[in-house]
Amino acid sequence: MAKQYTISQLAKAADVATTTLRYYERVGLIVPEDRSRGNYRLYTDESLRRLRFVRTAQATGFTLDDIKTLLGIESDAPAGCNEVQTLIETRLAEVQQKLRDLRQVQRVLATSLTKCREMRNPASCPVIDTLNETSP
Amino acid sequence: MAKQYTISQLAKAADVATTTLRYYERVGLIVPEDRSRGNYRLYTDESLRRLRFVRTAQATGFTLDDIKTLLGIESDAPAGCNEVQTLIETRLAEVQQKLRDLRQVQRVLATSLTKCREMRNPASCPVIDTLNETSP
DNA sequence: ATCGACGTTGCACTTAGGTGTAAGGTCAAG
DNA sequence: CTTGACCTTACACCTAAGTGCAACGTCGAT
Repeated sequence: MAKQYTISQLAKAADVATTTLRYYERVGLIVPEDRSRGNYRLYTDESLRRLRFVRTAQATGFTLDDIKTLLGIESDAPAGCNEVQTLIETRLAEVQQKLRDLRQVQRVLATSLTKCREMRNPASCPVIDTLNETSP
Repeated sequence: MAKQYTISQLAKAADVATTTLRYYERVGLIVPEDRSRGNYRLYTDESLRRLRFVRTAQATGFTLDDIKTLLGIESDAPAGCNEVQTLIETRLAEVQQKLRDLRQVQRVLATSLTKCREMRNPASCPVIDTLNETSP
């Protein structure tokens, strides 16, 4: 038990570049638990779990700074549940706004594309018009 | 007719910063049609139309480089309709992928939030678990 | 003629999340 | 004991879309 990982082993286990791991250490996100005699970084499974969490949270759109808060790093309180909840609420609202925006964008693009395909003479694309017709 | 705009007039007309307009000129996106005696940039309505197009296209998620292609700048062909169509198709596919991703993210966040709210003792947030349960 | 608002240039800096490089140290196998 | 794979550090650089600043020129009104 208490398996140890060198940087490249951990990198492989989570499908991340070693340079990224050094970067995460620089910004204080994942600091190796130990160092070997030869000053090699040594990580444990705890780091692996944190790392997976980081990647998932990142895929969910959280910034590394958000994730630091989620992980309770640099937070005065150990893991302030309220703070976490606020972060999620904020992020959820952002995601929902983004979804609305993208649906609108999707409509505009689809319309442009339809017009573009109807138009079989290649002089004067109707694209610019379609984009311009859509008032911000 | 043939109204002229100084940089700040154009900026105001399209609700853009003057610095942004100088930047757009630097990257070859919108170059003023003329200069005054005192070397002031002078734009026409054509620039205003281009500028509005740029902002709309940008809001649609195109990069400034894409927009240069859309506008036929730095393109060998004058306005390659095929190229434009390809660009739109690509962007539409990206948008649709992004929509799928965000819907998934929305589900995860909503689930986290529900659990977070059910949990009325503030020790041990279930957030990390929820995020971790979601395999990529 | 001088004031203030506006314009010009060039150059450096910003954010986020890394990537690249040089110069060197460590480790296991043959 | 050397070779090759791996590791270390510090530092610079990358993208995108701008922003900020210094130092200086211009314009219209008073």
